[in-house]
Amino acid sequence: MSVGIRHDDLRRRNRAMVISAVRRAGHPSRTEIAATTGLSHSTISAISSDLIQEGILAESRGSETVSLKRGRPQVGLSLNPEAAAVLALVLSLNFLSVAVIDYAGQVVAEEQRRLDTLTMSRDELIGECVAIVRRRLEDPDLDVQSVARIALAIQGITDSHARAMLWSPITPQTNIAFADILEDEFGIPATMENDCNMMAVALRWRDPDRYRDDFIAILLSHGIGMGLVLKGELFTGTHSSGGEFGHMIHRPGGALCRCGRRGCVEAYAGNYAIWRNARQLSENAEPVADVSDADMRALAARARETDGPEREAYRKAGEALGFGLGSLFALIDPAPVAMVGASAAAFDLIEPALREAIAQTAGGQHSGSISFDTEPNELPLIREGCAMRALSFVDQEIFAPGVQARGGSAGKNVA
Amino acid sequence: MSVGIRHDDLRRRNRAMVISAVRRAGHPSRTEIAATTGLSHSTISAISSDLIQEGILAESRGSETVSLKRGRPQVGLSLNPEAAAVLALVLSLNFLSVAVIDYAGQVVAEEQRRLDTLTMSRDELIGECVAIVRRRLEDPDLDVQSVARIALAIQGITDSHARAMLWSPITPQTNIAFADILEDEFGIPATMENDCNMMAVALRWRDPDRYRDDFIAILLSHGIGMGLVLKGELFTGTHSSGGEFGHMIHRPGGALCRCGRRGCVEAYAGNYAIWRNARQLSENAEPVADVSDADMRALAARARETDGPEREAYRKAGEALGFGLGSLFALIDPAPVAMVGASAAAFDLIEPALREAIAQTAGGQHSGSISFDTEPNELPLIREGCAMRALSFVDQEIFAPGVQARGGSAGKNVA
DNA sequence: CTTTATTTTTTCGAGCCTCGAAAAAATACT
DNA sequence: AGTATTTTTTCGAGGCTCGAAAAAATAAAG
Repeated sequence: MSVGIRHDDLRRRNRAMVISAVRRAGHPSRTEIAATTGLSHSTISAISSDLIQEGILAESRGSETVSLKRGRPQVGLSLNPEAAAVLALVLSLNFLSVAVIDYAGQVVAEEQRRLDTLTMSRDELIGECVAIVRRRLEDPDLDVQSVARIALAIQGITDSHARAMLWSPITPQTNIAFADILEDEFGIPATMENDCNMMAVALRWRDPDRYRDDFIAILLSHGIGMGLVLKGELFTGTHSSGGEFGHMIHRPGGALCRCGRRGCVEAYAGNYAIWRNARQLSENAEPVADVSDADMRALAARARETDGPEREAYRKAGEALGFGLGSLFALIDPAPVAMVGASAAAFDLIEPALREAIAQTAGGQHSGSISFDTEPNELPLIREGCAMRALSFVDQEIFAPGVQARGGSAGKNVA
Repeated sequence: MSVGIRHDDLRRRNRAMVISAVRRAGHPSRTEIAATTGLSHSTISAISSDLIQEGILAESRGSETVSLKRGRPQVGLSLNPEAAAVLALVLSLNFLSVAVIDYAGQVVAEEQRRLDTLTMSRDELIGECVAIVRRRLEDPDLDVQSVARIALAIQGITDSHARAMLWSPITPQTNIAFADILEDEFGIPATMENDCNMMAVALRWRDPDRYRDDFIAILLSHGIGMGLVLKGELFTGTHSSGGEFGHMIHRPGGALCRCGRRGCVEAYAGNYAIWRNARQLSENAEPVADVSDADMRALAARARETDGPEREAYRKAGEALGFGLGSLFALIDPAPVAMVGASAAAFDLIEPALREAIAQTAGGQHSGSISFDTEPNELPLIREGCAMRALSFVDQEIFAPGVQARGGSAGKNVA
């Protein structure tokens, strides 16, 4: 049950609102903030004066303030980069990357490592993550005290409290409470995020005009993932990160999926599935562990060239994605879609069958008007999403304390 | 973008919170309200004193206050039944019903009418709705001034702003802005709701222990509908009421659905589909307009008796529902399910195949632990949901004004 | 170069709201 | 009849936002 609003919550919330207005707008003046938040000028003045004194905001006077209007010029407020820092970790197949981001959102340091995630033990996997964080924290250029948050994104299913990885295709290990492990190790609040959810968060920051309240980010990669924003909030399952679009059932009892079940969308549209179909292997053939990007590019090239099994494989992928999206649209109505990942570069091969399939579904009423965007590079997107999510936590918790406790559900407030 | 909190919003929100605490608890004392809302005793005292003076709450002293404890006895607060009244309209196949409900939630009058919705013209349909409301409002026992809300539920798709019916299986008419029509006619705020959503709302009020933050209500009837509550809020689509579970795709290109498409869940699990399969008709056979409840009961009886086409028809229905739920669970994770409607009485025939199918899907990991409840009578549930939704609007808007404007999105705040 | 107009930001008092502590009220126990 | 206990109200303190007015800072006009 929702709890009453105390008197002191008021200031906290309005402080958080001012901070988020500055983060969104870049260099808004106090007057602009008053307009977007609906609060009075006096309130904004009081709050921003506090925030400046606390070193959270800074006046960015001069600079490009070419005031053409007459009257007292506006003085822009900006985030003080030194107010805090966050770490964005991304763990994907055979790859671990970390970035240190200042409070204004600029990357100040980064590091990447190749691993063999599929064969690593539980302890090795945890050890690598802890080690890479430790190395960044030991960087003499970094004020350790200022590091206020760590966000770790992983390909796979996480719990809805953003504490643990439950299952992931990149490792046989399950149920690793990465967030708790990192918190215990470094004493810095941490969250465990799903990679596709972070893609969605990043898209929202990158292009708020296109990706605002309702949109879908689909990762076309070895597996199929999805990040979903509905009514302005990141969608998650009741217990896990949810949104396992790739494991909706396309054909009951159909092709063998990497997850061991049959007929999932991914069993037709994941890289391994396209590969399997292009090679004309049986639908029951064991999914291969990895297909290189180069191999997939070659496959796509051949599909574009001749009408052979490669083209048919992409057609089947499109069909599976189309019927899957159709079922999804039956539930949530159509929304803009971003296709992310290496195979998004082959979306030209996928789109015709996808649209044809979608037209046969409940979501197909407006199938013509559904727009697809492609973005072949998922990694920067995931990292950016992680960073923004961690920063939003800092905004809300550290600098406007008491609104939420530690951790925070993965569901509320798209970072 | 979310707007700042004004100083006067505080009182409004806390007033609304007190009212909703009373509605939920029945006869809570001021002390109990303070405990559940987290507000101080003095605040609750002040707010409830206001509300009593305004005739919204009343002290229900004496009655069954058998105080066993010593000390000053608690004095229970209750809703003043005369504070307001609402109308709950339910429009379903060939049937229109209305109930007048007082502010405390008691039905004070009702009326029902048989119609021939499938053949009625647009104006006739609207006319019947307006007429039945007018008759209730002209009832001399009713104080017209006190009627604060009308909620109309319909089987079919409504828009996400709760203004209009977009499409419905009970009539060939489309896009009727019932909410606006009723508001214009009577000058009373009205909303247009989806029937299955109202079922979910009602379940939440009836059994908050079982149906709290996440659950699914599925209507097994001529068609298949769903009401979904996620994270304590009624789930709706981005543009429409959404949640069209019945039109998720079970088998691409499969059986002919009433909606004209192929392979929808409903095309296997709706009454007409069970009927069609039991008669061993082609999957392409045109769906019949209606199957009587008696005929369905006879079908179920035969299915229980002998292992013939009737039993197979129910098996197919279970399979379709199972794979559909499996896909849904891939997105939202498993949650308690209530099976509502006449065919819920035949759930014993459906369940085995349903569980078998679900076990083959991503949601199947915990398939054993997913619990199904059945409730054969949907109509009282829909009416109750409508009533509670309308009353909640009154709570929030009329008696705690300014929090939201008129209408209200269908998505927020499960009534 | 001074004055005026314009726009942004700060200051200040008024009005609410919630809270904690103490008082008042109402009952059971001794 | 007095005491203990629990609920409810009262009252002053402290905070917050708001509107109006003042102050600040600049462009345009004379």
